[in-house]
Amino acid sequence: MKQDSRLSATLHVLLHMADRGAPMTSEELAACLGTNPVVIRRTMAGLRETGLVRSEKGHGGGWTLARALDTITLGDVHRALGEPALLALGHRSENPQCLVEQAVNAALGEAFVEAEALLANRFDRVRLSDLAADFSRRFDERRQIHAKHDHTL
Amino acid sequence: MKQDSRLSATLHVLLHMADRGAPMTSEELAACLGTNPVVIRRTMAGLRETGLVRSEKGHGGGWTLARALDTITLGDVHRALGEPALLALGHRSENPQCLVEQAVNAALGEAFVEAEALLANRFDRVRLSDLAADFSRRFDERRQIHAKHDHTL
DNA sequence: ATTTCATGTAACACATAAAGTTACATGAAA
DNA sequence: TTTCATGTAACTTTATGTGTTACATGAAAT
Repeated sequence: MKQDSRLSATLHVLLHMADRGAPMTSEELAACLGTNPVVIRRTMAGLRETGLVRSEKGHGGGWTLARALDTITLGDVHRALGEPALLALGHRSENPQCLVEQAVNAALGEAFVEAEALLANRFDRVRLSDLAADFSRRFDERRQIHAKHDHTL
Repeated sequence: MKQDSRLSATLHVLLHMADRGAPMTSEELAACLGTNPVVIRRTMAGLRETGLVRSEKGHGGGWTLARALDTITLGDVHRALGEPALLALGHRSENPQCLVEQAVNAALGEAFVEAEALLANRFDRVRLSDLAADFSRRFDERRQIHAKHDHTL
């Protein structure tokens, strides 16, 4: 099953935006991910509608965070992306007539619901500020090893 | 994300085989799922290699369970299918240089590992006999409602 | 005003993987 | 030797994330 990396990519982009503090263009953000600017605009569209980010056209324009890092959870971002499916496994058919399939759905469904709840729960508990803090920790760690430093990534 | 329903389909098929007690052809099994016989053979190939089922050619041939229902777990079936990915979400890249992406991977990865462990754990705990018992319960329940009965599904 | 820069969006092409289909070889029983 | 069933390759179909091109819209700089 091919995996959906939009959540991962979007978190990456949001942290870069926070780190910058000034508007970043789709082109700059695309460079962070090694992808195309249109992919950025397309993905960010949902976040803009949800009020997580703002976009400005023209000179000095680009993307900025609309809320503080500690008020945005991974769950917020996931929902803003349209709540893509968390699990790669699914039922062969919902509401089957066949009793065998009903039993299969019941057994698998229980596991699916639990796993989805676990993920949703975690996503709602982790905030972007937590990721930023982890980034800072890694940054300081690296700076201790090398003598040089460059907060631009 | 398109979901993988092979585990669901295979469990369905295995329970029908157990219910029958005699070899079932790919065509019969395909009819249970409303699909093509070749899809059945292709999917069951992994189970045969793992020793969960046997297949016989020619007259009176078909597919039979090679082990008792209470010795086969959902995990066994999942592994026999080649351990398809459980989660639809993934990292944008493994082992990234970018510290931001490392922080993202760390946060998401923790959630991913937990969810996968939960599913794997459940799969290893649930046996086909559990599903068969649930099927029987549903069957009896339906028989109480309707007066008629037909154990062929 | 005009140019430049940036987003907004449509309309494609591309990649991957599950699922479905056709065709035919292999082998076992009638 | 005919019939039935699996074994398997090769192809098509479908769905979806991803990438690309093209162009309209609008805001700031000149």
